[in-house]
Amino acid sequence: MASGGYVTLDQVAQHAGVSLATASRVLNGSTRQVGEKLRRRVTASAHELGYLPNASAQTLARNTSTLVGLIVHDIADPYFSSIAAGVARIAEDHGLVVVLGTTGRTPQRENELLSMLRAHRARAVVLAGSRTIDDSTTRRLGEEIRMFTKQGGRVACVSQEGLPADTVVPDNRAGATELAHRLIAQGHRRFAILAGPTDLYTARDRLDGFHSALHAAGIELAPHNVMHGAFTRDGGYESTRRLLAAGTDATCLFVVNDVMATGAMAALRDAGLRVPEDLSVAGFDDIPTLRDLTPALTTVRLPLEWMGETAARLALSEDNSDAPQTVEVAGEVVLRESTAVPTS
Amino acid sequence: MASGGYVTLDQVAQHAGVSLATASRVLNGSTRQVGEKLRRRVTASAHELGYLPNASAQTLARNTSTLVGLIVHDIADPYFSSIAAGVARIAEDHGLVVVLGTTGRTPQRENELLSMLRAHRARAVVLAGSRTIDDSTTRRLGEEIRMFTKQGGRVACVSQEGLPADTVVPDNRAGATELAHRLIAQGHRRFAILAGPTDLYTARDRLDGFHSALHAAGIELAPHNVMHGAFTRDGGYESTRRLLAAGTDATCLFVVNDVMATGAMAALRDAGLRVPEDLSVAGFDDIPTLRDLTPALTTVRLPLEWMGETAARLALSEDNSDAPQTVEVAGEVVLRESTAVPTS
DNA sequence: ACTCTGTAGGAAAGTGTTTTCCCGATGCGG
DNA sequence: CCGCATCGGGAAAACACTTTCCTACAGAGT
Repeated sequence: MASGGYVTLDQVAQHAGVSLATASRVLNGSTRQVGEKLRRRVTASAHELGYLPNASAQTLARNTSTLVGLIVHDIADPYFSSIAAGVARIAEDHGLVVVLGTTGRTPQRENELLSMLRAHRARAVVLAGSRTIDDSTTRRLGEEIRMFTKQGGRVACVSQEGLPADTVVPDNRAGATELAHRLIAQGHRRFAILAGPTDLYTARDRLDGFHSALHAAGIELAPHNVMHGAFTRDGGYESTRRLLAAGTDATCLFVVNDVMATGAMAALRDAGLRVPEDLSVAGFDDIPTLRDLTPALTTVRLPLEWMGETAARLALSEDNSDAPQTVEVAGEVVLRESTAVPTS
Repeated sequence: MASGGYVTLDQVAQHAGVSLATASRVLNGSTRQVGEKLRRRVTASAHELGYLPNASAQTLARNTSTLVGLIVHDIADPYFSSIAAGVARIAEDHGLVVVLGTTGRTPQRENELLSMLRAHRARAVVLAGSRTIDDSTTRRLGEEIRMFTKQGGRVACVSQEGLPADTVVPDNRAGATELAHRLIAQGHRRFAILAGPTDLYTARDRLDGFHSALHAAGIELAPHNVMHGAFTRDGGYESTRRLLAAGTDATCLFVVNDVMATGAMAALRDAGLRVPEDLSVAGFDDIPTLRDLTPALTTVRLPLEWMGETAARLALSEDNSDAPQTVEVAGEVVLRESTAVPTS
């Protein structure tokens, strides 16, 4: 309790009557052995004094920390919190601490957070989100990632290809294509799409996959049946309002993610339309928290928590092959009550 | 790039032709002034070399870090992720980094995480969760908290009273009481309750508040109409199954949190019962993500994100009065479609 | 002119670990 | 019985900063 409430290794060493070096060797038990007697004395003293190593000092001396970063857009979004849960689990298994950074969907903030983590000598970072088509921000982020890896850290991304890092990426295109096939098989011929932001790859890929399946089936998709909007619940609500205001003849509405689809269903309900009787609705992601919506949402299931785990594992693997690995995960179409055979 | 990819303050100082001290003073610009010329030279060199301060070294030298801890049971639970979002926002506003720890509802893990944060010299910690009636774990946690504050950190709790720390606590009892009044006013006389875990104060208080309101209104609550179970979606589902299996004459089911209520509604649906026609259902919390359930859930609204923000603000306030502050937040009853006038 | 004060800059002493040397003792084969 | 490697232990040098203390100097007051 001498200097401000801390007990240092020095004090432990003195209390045990050994040198600083010996105390250090006992209390993190690496490379070298220390005799049974002294070992006992040291552990006893450490326990008695309530010694707790100073993590910063250790990080400084070892030049490697026990921190692993996690960067998401918005932790309250269940998509990200599911991934976060997976990352947290793996980090914990490794005895590491996760540092949570939220960007609020500001690209520049990703860079700031990454350099903050670099300053902390974080061992690894999991970057969840989605790239936009803005090449310059992607390039800057890539640069930041390179600096991070240069300092001995590893980076893994979820759902963002094209960066110099390991990646776990859902096959958005194939998932959307498969979903389209199933909906066509159900009898739908006239579709509308809530396509999310125009500049987000995740949204674009899902749109493209769906669109190309329609095209292959000889189904036209009128431009006025494609609505862009924010990638959030409220974005879905608002996009739906616009779609309805403009008028649509679709029997099925594909929404590029579940969170937006939730807003869409709310908007349809508010507009007095029944799902699926008046309009079928399908989403993407299969967010666990949203599985209890009624009608239950037809969607493409992604193993979000597993994706977080996998990204964390990649980021923490010792594998030093510099070629970035990519793990592609397939989505599984889950037909539920929100889509039905069209009546008209 | 000399030693392993880092550029140190030393290198910046040499490059700028000044002393280490001067470089330090320029690059964190506190207490002392340094002349315009040198200041320019240093910043220029720092920029040119791509200098990034070593956070561990700074923490060590300053004996205070930029870390703030956040301890939750499960980040995938929307209750906690909402709180987390609030904490993250405030931490970010203060230029701090949040360290996320998840306990998986293991009390002991809270202590581990807290001491980990102590080892990192974290500035503050927000502890979200709920105390159980197990006094010994509470006492141990209190002890750990005291050690943390002794080292100059601050701790704020969400929803856990009786700890030596600032607290943001919803008035669970009053909220449940008010909810009961409203449901009674709606015409309900026979209730069932999914009461959650027996040992969790949050669950107990809500049960008690509801129960005492019934009692005051002269309404009996038969023991077989109170089901205990896990504080999760699946716990709600399973509790409901048991309730139905045992048979109930209730017209209204009060579930002590929204996440459980979600499971309850699913179980009722699976059992062919309609909400609210066959049975009204009410929850507690008003989880944002669950507001789009149908029928929309009658519940008691808690400003979760605000609670997280407030806890973070308390934990980061400079106010050094050692008397722990308590901020009590009232819940607001929100009647929605899941409860209706009973027909039988 | 001479002290006095305030200020800009640098040298060096922490900050709490880890780790590299170095040293003495012990065990062992030749 | 003597070198020789090994092994347990300690002194001290990093690690990358912050901060105290000291010095030189410029301007001001008498």
